[in-house]
Amino acid sequence: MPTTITTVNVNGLRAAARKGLLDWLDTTDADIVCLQETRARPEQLTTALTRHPRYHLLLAPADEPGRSGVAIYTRTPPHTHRTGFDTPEFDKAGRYLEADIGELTVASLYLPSGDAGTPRQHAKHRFMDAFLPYLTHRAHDITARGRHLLLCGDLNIAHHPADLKTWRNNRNHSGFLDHERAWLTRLLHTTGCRDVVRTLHPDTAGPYTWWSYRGRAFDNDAGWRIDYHLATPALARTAHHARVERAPTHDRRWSDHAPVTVTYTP
Amino acid sequence: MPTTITTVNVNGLRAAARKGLLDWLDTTDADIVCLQETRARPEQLTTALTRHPRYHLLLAPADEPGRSGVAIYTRTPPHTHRTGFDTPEFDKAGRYLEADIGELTVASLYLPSGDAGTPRQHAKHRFMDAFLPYLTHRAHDITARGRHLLLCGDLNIAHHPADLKTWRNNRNHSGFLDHERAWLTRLLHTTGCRDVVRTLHPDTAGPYTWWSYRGRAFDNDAGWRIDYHLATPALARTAHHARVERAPTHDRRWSDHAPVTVTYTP
DNA sequence: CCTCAAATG
DNA sequence: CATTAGAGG
Repeated sequence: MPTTITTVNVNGLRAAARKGLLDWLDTTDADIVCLQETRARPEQLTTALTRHPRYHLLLAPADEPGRSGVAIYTRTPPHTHRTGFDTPEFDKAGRYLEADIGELTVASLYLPSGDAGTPRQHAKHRFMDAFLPYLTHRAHDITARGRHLLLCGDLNIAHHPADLKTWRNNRNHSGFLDHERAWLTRLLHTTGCRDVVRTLHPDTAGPYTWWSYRGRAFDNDAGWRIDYHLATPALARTAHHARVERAPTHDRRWSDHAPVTVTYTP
Repeated sequence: MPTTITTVNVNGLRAAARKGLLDWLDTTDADIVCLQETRARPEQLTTALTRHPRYHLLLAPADEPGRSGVAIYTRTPPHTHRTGFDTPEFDKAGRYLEADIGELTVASLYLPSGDAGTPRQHAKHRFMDAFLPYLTHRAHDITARGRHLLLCGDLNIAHHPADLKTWRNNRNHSGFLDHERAWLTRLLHTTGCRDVVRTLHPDTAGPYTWWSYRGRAFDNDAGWRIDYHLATPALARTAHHARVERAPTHDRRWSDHAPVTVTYTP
């Protein structure tokens, strides 16, 4: 039975709900939806979001109010779920949530995005340094048990020149720095995961998943592909269709990111 | 020749402009409009506001960004204008602006509104203590020169029970405290000024000029009369019509306060 | 150009 | 229930 999985950074779950996310959620065929940047505590959410008729909601909010936060909507209730990745500094940062659903462990990740040269960049590096060995171990453990791992989320990194419109302008910008790109290469290498959308679309520019709200970035399709499905190999091989919904609901955007949906048939 | 003068607290000049203040300004017959709570530095205002085709704009912004600020729109360019009232603590607070226009000195005042028991209340008292003798001297000086003084603005004080809907509930609330009401009584006494709208409407409840955005205050007309025209006696005697525009532009509110307009024939 | 929080009203 | 600046993106 095919499983359709979406990842999307909502840039504020409450704002997105006001602008059309709920309409999208009512009509999508996704079995699982990974969300990033929910930016809300559970008690701030309406029941339309927390008690959705079709979906069970898992939340990993940040301790810091109004910041970060990841979540997973799943039609099949999960066996278990875990927040954080055994790194106290980040366990309550609202940046990582894992759920075991059938044969699958699906994770929603929101990687920090501190600009180069700012204080937040150091935390970002610590996050990356701690996350890579965690996921490496996790991927091997999960595959050894005959299960699949799917890491969905906003990595805030475009991997290759094809993953952003104007890569020449962005070699010194956070999101396309050499060391960030190298980290992602290494993550794929040590975990064995595949970049599912790029595998299905090897020769496409993009497909971009984020367009700055500034200027005319969206109209000019000056986007970045920074939202990923990273799957362990056996799962990646079952991916047979991927789509990015530039304007998810009746041509209306409710986030600066677009939902990235892949259908798997494990 | 009659002179029509409006006072209105705009609760953010930029927000009010977005919501309809400019449409109202295009169609009003006011010769002079006193504004309070402009909450903007001059360079943050569009030219639609600063270079209005019918009005000259005088601004007294606060040093603190986004706070207070008073202004005067006048069709006749003023001879001179002054900000503050010779009290260094408040001269750059964006709370007082005077303009000399013909026979008239018109002032736009935004009195502080700190709640009882908060630190801001002390500054409010210092303001009231400094302002009363200033205005007293000013009123006598101006009338001695055969000119008129009109003090327009948001006093954040309802003078008498008829000046708010539910006065019994508000005896301990800032805006209807005994000492605030007594201050206003004393101000009228020492300056000789008249409360023009109350003089024209001695037996009306209100007319209210402010309704909280909270709850259903506007729909229930649970308002306060806290925006005033206070005029020296000779001018007050020429006032022959007063109106409060509950919803100034096509039933659309662009502030929690309403414009208070009086026509004088000095 | 967005989101959200906090201060202020 | 509004406004604003400021942090963060």
